[in-house]
Amino acid sequence: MSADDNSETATVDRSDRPSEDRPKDERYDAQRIETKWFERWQSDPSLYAAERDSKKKKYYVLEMLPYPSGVLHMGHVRNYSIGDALARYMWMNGYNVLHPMGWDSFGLPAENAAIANNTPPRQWTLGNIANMKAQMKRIGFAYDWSCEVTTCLPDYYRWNQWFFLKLYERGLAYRKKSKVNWCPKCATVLANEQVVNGCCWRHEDTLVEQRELEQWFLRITNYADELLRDLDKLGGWPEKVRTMQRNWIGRSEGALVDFKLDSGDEAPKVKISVFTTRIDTIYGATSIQLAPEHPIVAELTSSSPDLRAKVDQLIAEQRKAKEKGDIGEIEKHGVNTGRYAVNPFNGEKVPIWVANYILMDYGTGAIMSVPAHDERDYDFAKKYKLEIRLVILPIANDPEETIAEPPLPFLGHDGMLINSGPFSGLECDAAIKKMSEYAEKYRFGKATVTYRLKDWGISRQRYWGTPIPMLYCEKDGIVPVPEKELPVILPENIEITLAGGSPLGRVPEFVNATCPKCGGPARRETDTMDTFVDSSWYPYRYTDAHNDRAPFDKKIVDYWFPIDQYIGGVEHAILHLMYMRFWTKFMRDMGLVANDEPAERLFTQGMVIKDGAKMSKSLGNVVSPDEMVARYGADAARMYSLFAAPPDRDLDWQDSGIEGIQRFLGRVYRFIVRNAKPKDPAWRAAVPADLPPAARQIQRKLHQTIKRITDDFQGRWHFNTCISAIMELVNTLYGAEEAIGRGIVPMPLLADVQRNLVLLLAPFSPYLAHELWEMLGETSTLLKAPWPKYDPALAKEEEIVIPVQVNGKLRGTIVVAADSDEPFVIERALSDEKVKRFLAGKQIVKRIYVPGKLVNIVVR
RNA sequence: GCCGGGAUGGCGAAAUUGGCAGACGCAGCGGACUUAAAAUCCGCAGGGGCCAAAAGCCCUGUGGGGGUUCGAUUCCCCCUCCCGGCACCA
Repeated sequence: MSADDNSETATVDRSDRPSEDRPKDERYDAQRIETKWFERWQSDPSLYAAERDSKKKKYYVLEMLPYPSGVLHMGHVRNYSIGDALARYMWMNGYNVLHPMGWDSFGLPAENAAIANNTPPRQWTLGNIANMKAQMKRIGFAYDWSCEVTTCLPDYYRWNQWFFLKLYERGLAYRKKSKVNWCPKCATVLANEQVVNGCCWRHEDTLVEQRELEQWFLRITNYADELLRDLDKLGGWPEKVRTMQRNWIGRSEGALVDFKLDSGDEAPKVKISVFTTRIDTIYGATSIQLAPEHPIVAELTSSSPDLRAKVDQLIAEQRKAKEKGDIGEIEKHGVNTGRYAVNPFNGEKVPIWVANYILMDYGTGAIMSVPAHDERDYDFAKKYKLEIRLVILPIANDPEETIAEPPLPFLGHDGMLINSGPFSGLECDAAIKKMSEYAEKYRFGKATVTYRLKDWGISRQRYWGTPIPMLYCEKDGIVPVPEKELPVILPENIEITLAGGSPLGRVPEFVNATCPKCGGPARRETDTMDTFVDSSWYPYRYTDAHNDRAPFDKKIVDYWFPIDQYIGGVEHAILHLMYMRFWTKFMRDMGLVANDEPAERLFTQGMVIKDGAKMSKSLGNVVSPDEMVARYGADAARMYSLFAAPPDRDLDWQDSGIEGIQRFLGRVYRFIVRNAKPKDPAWRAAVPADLPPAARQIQRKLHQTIKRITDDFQGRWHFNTCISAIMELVNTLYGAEEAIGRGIVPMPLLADVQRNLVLLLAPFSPYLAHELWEMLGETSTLLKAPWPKYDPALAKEEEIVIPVQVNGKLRGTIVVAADSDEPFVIERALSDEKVKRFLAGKQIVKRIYVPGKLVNIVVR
């Protein structure tokens, strides 16, 4: 859409139009309208600014900030159209709205682009931001740009560093060895995404290796219990997200039990700690299974190269399965070490195996194998012909029917212990309690809780990220960078190449530093932070984006938080949202914020699909928002993205669909062009109470529409049906045009319905709504014009009330819609009981069944 | 594999509480307007059958199989396929 296009169409219009008969142009010209309002809005940067020190009720609506990949895609348009509609609705309801936008601008793609185009990551990133920001403005999203946040700039990331120091001070940041993907040809670390079928994405013939590196971790597991518990507070979050988070945290109660390594005559010293959720089955343990990477395995295999080789094979199998993501489906393999461990409950020696299905990063990396009562142990025992010993008998409802030989494995808790020494005869849950206490008393175990959740590894061996503010001094070891020296600036204009190692490691001015403790030479940490750190606290920064003394001011944050509505893709349901929740809790414990949770309500929208597949360059099915805006207008593009599917579902993009929306906007435009008569003396008069049927019908439809849309904004957010409802209203108006032409519809009602129609349209189609608002002679700002009020009396259908008799007795009244079938007496049709049920429980029953006939009724 | 979600006309979808399945829109067909086309306006339309056609009527239909119910797209059980997440894409 260039200026040339606009002037051209305008010229055609002028020559086309007999100016006498049709003083107004009836053609809906989206480009003309949108250019006009775009320019007006541009000239007032404070238009969408949140008020400071406002007496109004606050409303913080936030969409997940985008990664500046280059251009907006339709997923963005959809996400921001949802948020924008809500923000505009809240403005119209008199709230002080905070509606910010920013850029999650650190990350891998900038480095890949740097390698591909030889462009510095900063330049590439900032260029993309400028481009995408211009696109957002053109679409007309109502953001308060005065609090824009760009995470790759030092005024933001210095606070990442500050938070890291605070985490470190509190023991919540620590170093440990952890594995990374390593491509020997690139001589660099690869992201999971860069590993394809176990090989490097740049070198398809090169197997990716696993290397152990010292890395920084954040103790999110310290908050595991609270993160789990507080999910119950998040009533405004989708149930599915809460379920996923609950499962991700994966709390399980169980017990740790130490099996001593049997090492011949000497008193055994080495202990193998196993985690089990079923200590009650321990008398059925017939082997110990270790993860192949369990530290003790090295010792057990030290004397046998043959055994070592077999274990290495298991490691390889496990890694391959993990990469493929089907670790649960792995074909179970194991190897007997020939050594034994002692079951502390009965002193029995059980063989120690190493198995490829045991994971080092869950529990203790060691399990006791109870084939009779665990599915995986059962499969494994069958395969390797290990003993299967029954120690739980199911308890049947009828004691006579107790099954002596249940089908194996028997997994239920509804059982009774047998062959379990002094614990025989106990029921499972009682036994779990007793046996845990017993283990604790004799100091070989205890009841414990484990989580599936792992600590958060934030080290990235990459350039384009926040430098971790740590120093390594030969004398003083690990030394944090003093707070006053922040930010540790990421050096710019450095060469990003494929050649090995971390790019920062090759910048001596960066690496070489001075130890703040001893003043001697120190080496700077060259790893950068996971970009999820950036996005874990950005909503707080929006509220006080230019603060250079603190990440934000507590008073300001306390006013705006929690976020009233957070909106983003369902793909972030676990990681990002978990990290953000963790960060909030950590900041609360620091006294920086008052809220326990970041967001009151969450909405997860579905993906935008084209031709049944995710939009991607390789499939060539990418729809460009710019092209849509140029062809159909921004209003049509955003409205279609809301109309084509309910926002929480995936959306299948069809170009022809957007044409329909454009047509609809034209219908609205033309109706108002023809019927706006603000100069008419009756235009602003009160709507008469007594209306002819044709007018009454319009009024009823209007109020029904207001109700539907208002209700949806309150909860369900099915904007697709909201837009359908507006279409129905417009169809009703077109159907009544003859009556309007004959003056049957009084002018005050005609004015009222047009004003309300424009107000209803404002959240979805702001450009057109503003144009029409002006056309209706309104001088107030549409952005903050009051949202239409629903009048139930005016929405009500005409009804006939009739008594309900059942078996001759009056049971209540039914109200039948006047336009439905004739009234119906239920007497002979339904049983007394049925009618009673209908009348008792529910207020409204739309239809009830009677043999051979369905009637519409409303029970009062 | 595990966790979460989904499947309804030719297509996107609707049915808010278990009550007339397919609102609204796209594509299609027919009509009006036009010299014509575009645009616009009006109408028809799940599938099948009875019928030359229409009106009307009948059968059938919400991924597949089973169940609960007077009644199921909706609730329960089992299955198939598709999508998201699985901790270094963001």
